[in-house]
Amino acid sequence: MTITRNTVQREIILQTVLGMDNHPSADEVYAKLRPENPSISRATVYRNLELLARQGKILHIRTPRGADCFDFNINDHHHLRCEVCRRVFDIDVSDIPKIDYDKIDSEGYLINGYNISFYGICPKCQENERSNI
Amino acid sequence: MTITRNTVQREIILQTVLGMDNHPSADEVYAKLRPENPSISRATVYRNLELLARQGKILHIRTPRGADCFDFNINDHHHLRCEVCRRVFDIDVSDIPKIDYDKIDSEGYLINGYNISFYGICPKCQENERSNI
DNA sequence: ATGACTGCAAAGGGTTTGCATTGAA
DNA sequence: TTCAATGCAAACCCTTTGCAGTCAT
Repeated sequence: MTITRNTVQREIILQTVLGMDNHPSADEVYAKLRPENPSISRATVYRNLELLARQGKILHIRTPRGADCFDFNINDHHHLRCEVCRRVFDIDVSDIPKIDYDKIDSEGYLINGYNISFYGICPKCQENERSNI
Repeated sequence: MTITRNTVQREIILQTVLGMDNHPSADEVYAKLRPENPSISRATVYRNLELLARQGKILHIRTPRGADCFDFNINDHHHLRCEVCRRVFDIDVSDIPKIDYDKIDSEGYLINGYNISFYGICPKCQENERSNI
């Protein structure tokens, strides 16, 4: 691991994510801490979220379509992006077989890992669709 | 399905994708057809690739990090995005269990589908890494 | 004193959109 | 005749980067 220094900004960003339970995007983290910390820049938020994820302190969730999100829950679990509100949620899909293709070699391709991401509609947006039509 | 009209642009875009075997991004399709068809606009390429994918004539591949790609091979298969050159490749990872969570309901979440995308390093980039160090 | 880190603003990549016009049906 | 589709440019979202200055070590 490269040398890092402890900055107040980094700690504030970490604590902000730990206090949010809704898979915030970098911009949502920025918006959340901005009122009390107006001098922290958006670039610093992006840079530190990435660094904290590399350190394993938070989870960096990347899914197609929509901003990357971050999660205080670093345990292995699955996510769904709502196709209506574009937000990310934990979903409980038990017995998803764990694919053991980590670091294997497939016809010359070095596979370092994989992402599974679900898409669908969250409960709130389903409800809105029912009442708005 | 909504009403569509057959335009020459759409046919050119379709034929261009069918003639490319390298999972082109929308911009790569645009670049490919531009020399012979300089009047077709980038917006038209984006709009038609999406429409053709909705019609099931091509495959729209969405992975985290990097542009969406399109594929003439509409059979169900898996993709890997090279972390070095950012390109998308077919990979042969047999016996990936098919997850049967299509259209099921999990704690109020309507699951419409899922993406699995692998990441790693393609053969050419592995070779470059070996020789460049 | 060193260089990791910051804030700022600008640029970047990928994609979508508003609008007037065109052309397939 | 109609309205789906086009071309254009501008806007959009998300993210990264260059740079000069700052601050943890």
